Amino acid sequence: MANKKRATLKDIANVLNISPAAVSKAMHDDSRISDKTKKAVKRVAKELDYQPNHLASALRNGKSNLVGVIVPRTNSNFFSSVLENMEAVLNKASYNIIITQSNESFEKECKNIDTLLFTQVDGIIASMANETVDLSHYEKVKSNGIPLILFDRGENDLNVDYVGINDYDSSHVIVEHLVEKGCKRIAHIGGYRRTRIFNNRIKGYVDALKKNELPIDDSLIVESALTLEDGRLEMENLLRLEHRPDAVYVASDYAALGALQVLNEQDIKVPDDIRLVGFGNEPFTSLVTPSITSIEQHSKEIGRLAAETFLKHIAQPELKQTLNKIILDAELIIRDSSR
Amino acid sequence: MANKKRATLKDIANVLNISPAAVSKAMHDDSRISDKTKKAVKRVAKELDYQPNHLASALRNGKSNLVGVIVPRTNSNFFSSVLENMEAVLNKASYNIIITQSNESFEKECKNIDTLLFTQVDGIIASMANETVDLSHYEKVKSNGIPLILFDRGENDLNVDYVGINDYDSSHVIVEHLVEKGCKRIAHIGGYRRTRIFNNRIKGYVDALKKNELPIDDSLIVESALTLEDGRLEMENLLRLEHRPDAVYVASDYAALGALQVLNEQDIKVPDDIRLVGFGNEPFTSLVTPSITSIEQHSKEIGRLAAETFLKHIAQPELKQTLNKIILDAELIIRDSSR
DNA sequence: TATATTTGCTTAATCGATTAAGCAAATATA
DNA sequence: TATATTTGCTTAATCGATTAAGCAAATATA
Repeated sequence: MANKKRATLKDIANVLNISPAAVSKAMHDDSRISDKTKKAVKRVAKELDYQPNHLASALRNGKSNLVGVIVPRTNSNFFSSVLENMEAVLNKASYNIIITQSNESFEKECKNIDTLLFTQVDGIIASMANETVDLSHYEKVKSNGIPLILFDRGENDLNVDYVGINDYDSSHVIVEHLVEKGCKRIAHIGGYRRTRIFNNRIKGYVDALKKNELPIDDSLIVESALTLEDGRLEMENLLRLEHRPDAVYVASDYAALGALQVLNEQDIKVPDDIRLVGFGNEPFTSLVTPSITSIEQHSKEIGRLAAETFLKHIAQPELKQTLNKIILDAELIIRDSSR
Repeated sequence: MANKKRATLKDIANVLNISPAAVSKAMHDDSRISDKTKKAVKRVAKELDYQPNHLASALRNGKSNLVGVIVPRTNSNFFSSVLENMEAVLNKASYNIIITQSNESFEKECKNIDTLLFTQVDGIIASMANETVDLSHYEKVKSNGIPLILFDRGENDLNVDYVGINDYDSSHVIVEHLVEKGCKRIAHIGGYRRTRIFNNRIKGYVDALKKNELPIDDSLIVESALTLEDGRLEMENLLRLEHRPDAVYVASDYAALGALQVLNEQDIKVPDDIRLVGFGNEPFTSLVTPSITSIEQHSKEIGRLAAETFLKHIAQPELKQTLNKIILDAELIIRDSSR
């Protein structure tokens, strides 16, 4: 590999017999540089295939034009779609993104933050891992002085911007829909209460039951990590109850899929015997049999808004970080599993 | 936001009344620095919450300890798993990864490469977008002198390291399996021939048919982008044929899922009427009804090997980039759709 | 005791790009 | 014509971390 040295401003300067400072200004179209010089500089830059050294300019300017993103996993359509739209907005503003995965692990999330700070990102946009309870690593980001924006999985205690959907209301919409279909014993396979969004979904579920004058039965409310396997397990548990539910609201599509598998395996008719509702509107919800009713989380919007919030902070550095929530209305997509 | 200035080596030096050079050496446990000074430096570093400025050291050392990764999309389990294992290996060698998505777009892939080179990554590990035919942007990486490693979707013409599975053999394994089950008219919903792996799958399919003395029927071979929607479309087309196939080998699980939906909708019994085989062993293949026979691509191994190949190039910079293929044997996971 | 070696630091330069300050030549204004 | 302003560049310092070169003091060796 002919380790060709990259051309530098100095190389261009040498060719033209001017100072590197003049070259730098010419490249930035400084008004104090003559058109003749600008043209010459740009011509030579092209000839030498000059690529500015990002490290040098970032060091000098104190900003890297990189935004760090932390997601629990990239392999869900939700996060993938959020990332895609976030990137589009940031690219337009000449920022690039560095994606890291926490794999739902607290330890990994801490490492991710260290990596991103180490890389001198200009800001961090994150969705918290399932395991995360201690927030000190996020405090570190804040005290570093760079904007921190949370989406989907956030925490009020951090007092930073947050973009997400209305989880509490979503639960209401789901329960109302199931009640309308005549369900009386609605179970909830939820996430862990320590995660704010899952806590809100549980609260919304409980309040919606109360509103509809249905009894709250603790045996019908379970918490889990909401993997497909968890969905299977909890569904099996629910079916073992003396008094089975006639509907199950699962706080994640993956877990809902697990639940559906168990129901299918045990020849329990969905929606006739038990109605099923998921959360997230992952593409597979419309592909399985029966298709699963779910909540659309507006991933595109979330990505866009999170990116724009970051840009707002960059544009107005005097803006203090405070709890500023952008809450989107979720949308219930009704499919065969609850029809 | 109290834009606290980060502590620098100079700050530590000032506290201890020694030179920044001594501090730098102390932090790196240089043998020419006394234990007393080292301890003092580390104590003050901790007190001031010193974080080395990555940009400065990267600029000085000429390496960023960042590896750029390009994947078509992160939302498949295959790529997500490759990334996870790649990251684990690289992190251990104190490299961090920057993940970018091409969204299967050639244009986006070019941009990704520009971004990564701009960020001064020490190497690029990539899987090519569906659209990519022109390879000049990859040549740019090569001429930049940093290692380029391809995985899954690669090209011989680039003459760089490649890690992937044996696509040609995989097709043979699939065809053999279907023939064993008594199939005589095996269709293939493949990817575009311009992508090497898909071309190899098609070639393998054709050769395996020949080997089993089955006729090659061009109406049974179709090329597509292999999305779920493509799978639906092509399956519908195949069913409209006068002489229907008795088995379909789809070169991607997503497209296979689409095909299965159509078969289910039209009440065609799988596997009795038509046998179905996918490719990739995505988790959902075991979840749908009937479960889909598929090829396991050893994503973990691919991630690990790609990372190790990169590290090998870093360890031996004199190593020339040549076409060096690491080909893994794929594994057929037989499920209900072909049983 | 005289010289050689080792220890423990400092000095100064460097990685590239950028910018404030400054200077000479060209041009504009009085 | 004399002064003021503008133009078009250069000089030098800077962003932090690192390292080759060097120097004085401490220690080892002859």
